[in-house]
Amino acid sequence: MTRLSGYLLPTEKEAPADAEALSHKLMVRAGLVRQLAAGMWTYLPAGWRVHRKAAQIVREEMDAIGGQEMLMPVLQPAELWQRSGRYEIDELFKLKDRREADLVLAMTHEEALTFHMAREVRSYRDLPMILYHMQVKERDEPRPRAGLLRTREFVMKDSYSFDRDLGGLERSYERHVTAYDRMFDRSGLEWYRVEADVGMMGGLGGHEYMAPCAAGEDDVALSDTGYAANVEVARATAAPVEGLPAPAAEPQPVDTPGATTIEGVSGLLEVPAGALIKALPVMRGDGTPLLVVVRGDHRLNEIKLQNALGGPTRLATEGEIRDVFSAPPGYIGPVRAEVPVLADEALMAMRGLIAGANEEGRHLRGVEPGRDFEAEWADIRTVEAGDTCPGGATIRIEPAIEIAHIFKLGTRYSDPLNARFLDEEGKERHIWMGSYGLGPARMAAAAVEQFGDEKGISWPRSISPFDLHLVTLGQEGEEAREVADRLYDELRSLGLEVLYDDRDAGAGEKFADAELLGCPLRLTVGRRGLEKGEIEAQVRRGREKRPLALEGAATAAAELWRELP
RNA sequence: CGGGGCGUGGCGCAGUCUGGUAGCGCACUCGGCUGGGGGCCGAGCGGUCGCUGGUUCAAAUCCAGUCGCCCCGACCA
Repeated sequence: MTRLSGYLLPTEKEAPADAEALSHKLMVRAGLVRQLAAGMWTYLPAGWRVHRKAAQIVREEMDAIGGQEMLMPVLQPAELWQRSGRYEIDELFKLKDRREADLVLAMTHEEALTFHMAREVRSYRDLPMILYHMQVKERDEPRPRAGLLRTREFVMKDSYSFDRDLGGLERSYERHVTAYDRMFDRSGLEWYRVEADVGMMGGLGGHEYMAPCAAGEDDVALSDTGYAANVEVARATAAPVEGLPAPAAEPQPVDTPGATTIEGVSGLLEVPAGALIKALPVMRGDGTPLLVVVRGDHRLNEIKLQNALGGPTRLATEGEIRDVFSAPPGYIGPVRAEVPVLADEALMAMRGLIAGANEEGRHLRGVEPGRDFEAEWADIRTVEAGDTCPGGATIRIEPAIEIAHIFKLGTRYSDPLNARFLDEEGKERHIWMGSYGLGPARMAAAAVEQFGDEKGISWPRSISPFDLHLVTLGQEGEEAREVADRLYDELRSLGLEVLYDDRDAGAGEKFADAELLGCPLRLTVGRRGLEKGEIEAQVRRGREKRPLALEGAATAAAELWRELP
């Protein structure tokens, strides 16, 4: 029984003053969610229905690849995390119990499940295995934001695969790709599977599932040949620089007083920014200096740099630039540099470039990488719109929400937590693991972002809080009320989930609330239609209205509903 | 962590500069009208002005501290 007169659906005319993202505004306005504190959100009944529907799709597809659902605690002993090496992560909530024992609130469940599998798996005969749960995750985010898009507590479906070797892991991974592709197809979202950074912890590869939308926190590089990668790792051929100066037989000094930035130098010398060499002095983790150079119009990609070097770097301080790099800040360059040089591949084979001369107020023209300085080469820049993808098509960049992340862990956790088994030869081996996360709340928020309009939300059928929104404009005792009551029962007996707006409210208010909540199909029963023997159907997406004959209206509505996205 | 902004009934805001009876719209309650796009009339309920301390005869307003929330950036196994 879902009659709006007795249902907690507190809609608001105005969005919270501090909301920016569309999904934040609309989910609050539609009465789906309410904020408790920064990054902490309550799901009201209709909002929780959406979450449950998304979760159910995920559950069905996980079960379809042989996943076994279970449940693990959020509250965990610190010791497990100390053993895995993740105890020092800033985002990890740490606390003590009354006996002063150290505990944590889990941000994912690799430690817990690996702990169990280390005890339960003895033999290769116990493998492979896929286990999953849907459980709250806790993360002390530096900055929660945008409603449900980045919260400190959220439900995640996390699954873990356990295999005897890399080949097994690859197979388990592929099964997850299949399941995830199906989940997101079923969800009605627009989505991409993209190559993702595996971070320092992964190492064996991974993918992210991204839902493009304006409020997205990540940028995705896409092309018409199907190339799709997070810009953190995307690779592409740089667009050539137009208007390069002529090459020179050797570097020529040129006075550039006061020009310490790319804009300053390119303006002064009247050359495009791409004709310059941007030099970034960095210090490696072991304290050794490195001069990183990229094309003047390109941006250094710190993740790629970190992956290329196998460790993090930081920008050198002004003092270090003078002392270690022996150059005045603003005039550093790779020619006759006193430190090793790492150059971005986009600079390869370029001629006639301009670089800092390592002297105050002076640059060099006609620089050629390879001829005028030696360097290690690597792909360390961020790709840009207009670059060319490996398939030969033009790259475009779109913002997107990360709705899922899957990757191959290898023995990252089975090693420190001693999850091993005996193979056929009686040899002890580490279990190969994969981990696969997915946020149902982000699926919901992404759907709001992708399909919301000026009137409100427009849910895909599969995750809408209700299938149908039935509005009666009749008062108690009037025909339009009795017909709607009857229709409500008929629709439900056809297996549809119906929200019945039986409130004593004006037509405008009911219509506005229905469009705000965004069920895919709205049915209106009013005197005006009944006089013609009709009720009105409105498809939310597009808001097109059409009459349905009163006779057989429930069946006709059900058929119409089945055709909706 | 760096930068910016905001805390006044449930929501959205004014009042703060220039100290002196806390106000508006929406929502809510009651009565009446209306009944196909947030309708109308009337009468009401509801606020320690985030918190603590200070200045003052007097503080939403001035000062200090503190807490909370939002945005941009950094960060995001």
